[in-house]
Amino acid sequence: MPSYYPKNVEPKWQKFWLEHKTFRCPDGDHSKPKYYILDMFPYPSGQGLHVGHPEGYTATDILARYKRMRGFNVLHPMGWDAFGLPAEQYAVQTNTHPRITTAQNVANFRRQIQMLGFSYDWDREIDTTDPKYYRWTQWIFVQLYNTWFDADSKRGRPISELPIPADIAAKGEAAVAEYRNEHRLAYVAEIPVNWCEALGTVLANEEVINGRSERGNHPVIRIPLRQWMLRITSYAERLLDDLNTVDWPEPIKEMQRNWIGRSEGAEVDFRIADPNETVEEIREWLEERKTHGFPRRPEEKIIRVFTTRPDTLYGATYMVLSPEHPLVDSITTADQFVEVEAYRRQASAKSDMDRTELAKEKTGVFTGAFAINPANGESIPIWIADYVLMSYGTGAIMAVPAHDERDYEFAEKYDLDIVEVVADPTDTPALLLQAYRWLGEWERRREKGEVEGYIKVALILNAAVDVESFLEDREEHEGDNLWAEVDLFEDKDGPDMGVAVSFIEEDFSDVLPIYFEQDPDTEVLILSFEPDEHDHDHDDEEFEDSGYQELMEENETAGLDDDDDIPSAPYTSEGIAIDSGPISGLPTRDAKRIMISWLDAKGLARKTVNYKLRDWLFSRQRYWGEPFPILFDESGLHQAVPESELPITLPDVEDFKPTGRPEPLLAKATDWGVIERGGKKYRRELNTMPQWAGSCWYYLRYIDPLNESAPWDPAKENYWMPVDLYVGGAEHAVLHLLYSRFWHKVLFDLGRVHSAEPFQKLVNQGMILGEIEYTGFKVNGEWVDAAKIDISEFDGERVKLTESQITKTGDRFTLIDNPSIGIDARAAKMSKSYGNVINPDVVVDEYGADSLRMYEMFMGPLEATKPWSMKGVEGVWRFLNRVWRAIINSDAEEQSLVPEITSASAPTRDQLRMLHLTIRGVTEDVEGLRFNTAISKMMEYVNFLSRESSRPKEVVEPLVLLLSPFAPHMAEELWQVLGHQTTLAYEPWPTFDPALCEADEIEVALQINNKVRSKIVLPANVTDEAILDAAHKDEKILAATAGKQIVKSFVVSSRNGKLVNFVVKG
RNA sequence: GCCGAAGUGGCGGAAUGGCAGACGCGCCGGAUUCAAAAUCCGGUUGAGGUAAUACUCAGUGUGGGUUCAAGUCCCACCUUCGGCACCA
Repeated sequence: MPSYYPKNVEPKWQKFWLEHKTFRCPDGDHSKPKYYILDMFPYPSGQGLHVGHPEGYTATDILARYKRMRGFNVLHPMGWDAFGLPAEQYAVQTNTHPRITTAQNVANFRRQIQMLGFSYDWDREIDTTDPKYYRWTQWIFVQLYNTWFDADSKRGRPISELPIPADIAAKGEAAVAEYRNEHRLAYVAEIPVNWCEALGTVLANEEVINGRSERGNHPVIRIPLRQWMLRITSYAERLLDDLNTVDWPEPIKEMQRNWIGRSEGAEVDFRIADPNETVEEIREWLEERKTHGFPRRPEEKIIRVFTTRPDTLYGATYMVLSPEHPLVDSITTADQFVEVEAYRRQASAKSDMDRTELAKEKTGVFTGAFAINPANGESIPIWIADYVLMSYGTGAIMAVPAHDERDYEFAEKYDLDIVEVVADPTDTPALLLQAYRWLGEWERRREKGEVEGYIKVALILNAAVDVESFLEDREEHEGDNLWAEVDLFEDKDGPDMGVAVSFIEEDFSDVLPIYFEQDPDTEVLILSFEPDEHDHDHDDEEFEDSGYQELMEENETAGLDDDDDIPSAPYTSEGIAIDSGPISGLPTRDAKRIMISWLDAKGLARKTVNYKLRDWLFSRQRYWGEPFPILFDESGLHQAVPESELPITLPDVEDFKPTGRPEPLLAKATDWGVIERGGKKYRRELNTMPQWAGSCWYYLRYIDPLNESAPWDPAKENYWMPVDLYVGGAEHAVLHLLYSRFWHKVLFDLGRVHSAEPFQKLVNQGMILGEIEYTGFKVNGEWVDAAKIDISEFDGERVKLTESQITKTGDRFTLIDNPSIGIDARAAKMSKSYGNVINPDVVVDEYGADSLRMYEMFMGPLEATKPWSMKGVEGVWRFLNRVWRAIINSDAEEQSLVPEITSASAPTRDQLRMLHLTIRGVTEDVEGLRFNTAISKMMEYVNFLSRESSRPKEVVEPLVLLLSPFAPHMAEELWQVLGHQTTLAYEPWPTFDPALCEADEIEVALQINNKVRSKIVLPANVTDEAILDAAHKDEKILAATAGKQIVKSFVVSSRNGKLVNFVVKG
């Protein structure tokens, strides 16, 4: 076989590798450095491999092969994430056991993957549906079940170490068990699920579209069901913090951070106003709070809210409770009862989807009750609305319509008060803000008793400040007590304008310097100060001394809502607090802090951290998943089955049709579901685990896949972990990666693994799109310009066009014979329905696995999204042919080398230089995962070699080694023909000599004002002075600079060469 | 709406702040061939210019800025793609 024919070469080597176990990963030998390189294992679907799979697999395979040649022990395994919905849906339709479908699909995937020549250690293949595997998935669940999170040490600890409070212990066994259950990382809760009556089954979120089932379009409602939950929220902080310790793409980290959604803020308690309460009672409560501080759980009649903007508390003009909030019942007044109940019913009937759909218009109902704003003592109405979610924060908010989009919208609709308490610093002249800061600071100092009295200050307006707008602002604040004492004056000697503000003061000397650091446009002058008995109406002492009712009355007259200036849109950014008592004048950041400590001192608020992350709903009402190793006794109390009984294997059932009731499919296995032990009856947990379970820890099982006595051997874990490189699609950026990190951390706390993070480096491969398609649009047989229609809505005729029918006109594509008709050019996601899916089998059949591998790497950067091109595959196929022909004699009958390859003649200096440049380039690119440029460097080298009439083995064999990770079949074949008896998989990777990379002469570009005007060739070792000297003498430079002045000159050395730039004037 | 990524020839894409367009595809021309495929050689950003070589100017989504020098750094904006969904 003289010419390159992959079908002869590839199966031969695949068989060789399998038979010789070439890639078996050494287990006992821990003397060499290790490299654990992991692919996200696939779900073996019925469709078989997609060209997206081999992209990541090829990348990791190249690196695995490269690392082996660099002397590493490489762990590079593959397995199957084989539990899941599609196999079960197929079972429902055909009554084929998912085990059978799964086995078929796995066999097909394995065949396809092996046909691509990946160097996996097939002795480590795992399958999440294998009881020998899921035995340990169940085992890990038991570990989670038997662990509680100790908030003090911030780590998981055995449940046996959970301290039991005396009052619980006193209540007896059952109470203690319940207390423990409340603290386990795996716990039971009632959680709403998507129940579809018509299909008789519970649906996953992705099976529900617009509140109806994906299949059949039946209505779906939310009903509560008993579910297993995992307490991932306890680990939120560590999951967030430890992102800083791993080498992952920043966008992925960012997505995880957003998902965890840490927000700092405060919990603030609002007291529900009760007209029957006396001032004395309220005083007592305030006193109580002041002494004992903010309680862990609020008392009755207290609404606790979470806010990220405690600085806007003065602007909280109403409250909103989630419709599910437990306090709604008790606070709703008789005349609002009917309306509130109706709203709650309506809200609960809606699925999340529906809520979101209808969310365009905010709705809500007044409860009839009022609460007291703890900052200003104002009485504000309490509403319920479904835009407030019970699952986030405390299920209640203080609404600040002036500074929150949703609150604003709601307030507008229901005509609630809007009070501005944050000023936009870009809208207000700097000077005004300056004054506010002054006032705020002064207030605080005065409050602390550090200063007394009033001061009068002057703020000098620089001429650059817009005086007009400043005056306007001043006008607006005329009624504001802070500005009551402002006087304007003009500086006699200049254009400066001044403002005088009266303040309270006694000794200002220690305050002053702070402010000189500020905006250079403004200056602060002290004009005078006068101890004064000014009637200042900012007195929060008054708030504490009076009861709420008194305050309420006061506010009716002196209230804050006398400001009719309602903004047209909420200002949601940070700014400067205004009209906010002790925090007035402070920038948001400080305002938050001061507000919290102010209220904290009164026991009315506390700084808290909230996470968007919710506990992980861990049970499914499906068949094809891991059974829970849990038993319920007759009283309904749960316990884990003993480790010795694992695995709890999946029972066979008669059929896979839904139960018709919202209960798990395993209820059909009636014999299996009930067991007897010691004369007592137990029920098994009938839910199964979600697909995430098996994939949460598979990387650990690869380390020791056959171990029957433990999930893995600690010594092996210690050697191999963590994973050095993990490659997979970005679709797993959040969930899979977050869930495995969570499990890993629990295992870490329990001392089962030694690293806090499982995946040291993560790389996301990009998506591969279908071929680019050009589409023209016709209405009634007439072409229409693509720019004039909405392509996604277009329902006329779509015409697929070939490249010969189109041209580029300006910056868009048009018909070649009518440039006014724009057409659409895009690459679409591969999808079966769109019919643009590329099947790897077909590509391998036509071009071979090496070409497929090479093309996928040559397409572009690994992380990028890029369109497929069959022509591109052909391009790399032609390259492989060139390599072949450069080495193997295509004219000969027998396989033999081309006559150009000799061991007789020595390589030329030029050949060596090209070789070493190539080795350097390819090595660096492989290390940096830049496979596309690595390939182009090999192409350049092959183009060079092909032209050489003599090709000494010394410059050919390294090429074969460089190529081998990319096109391993061909490389092995060439290696053999070159006279080697063994596989090249463990040959040392070629090294380069930097000295040989250097050329004797270099070309120096000569620039004048950054334009290349000439080029000169100089010896490689030339000095900068000599270069400059030669440049000055260059004819073209002399001509171009004649009569002009060279102002400056630069000599630059870069990796690409050297250049000179003359800056010339005149 | 929010978050993230990306905009460079006809296409995929290269370019530690230093000669934009490497490498590949496509196209054009040539060689080889009875012919075709394959292969090999040359050309291929645009505009001007020349018999031709030369040469000149413009050019990395748009507008500003920093710098001797910007595809690359900074600011604002536009477009496309991906993800999220009332998160207080």
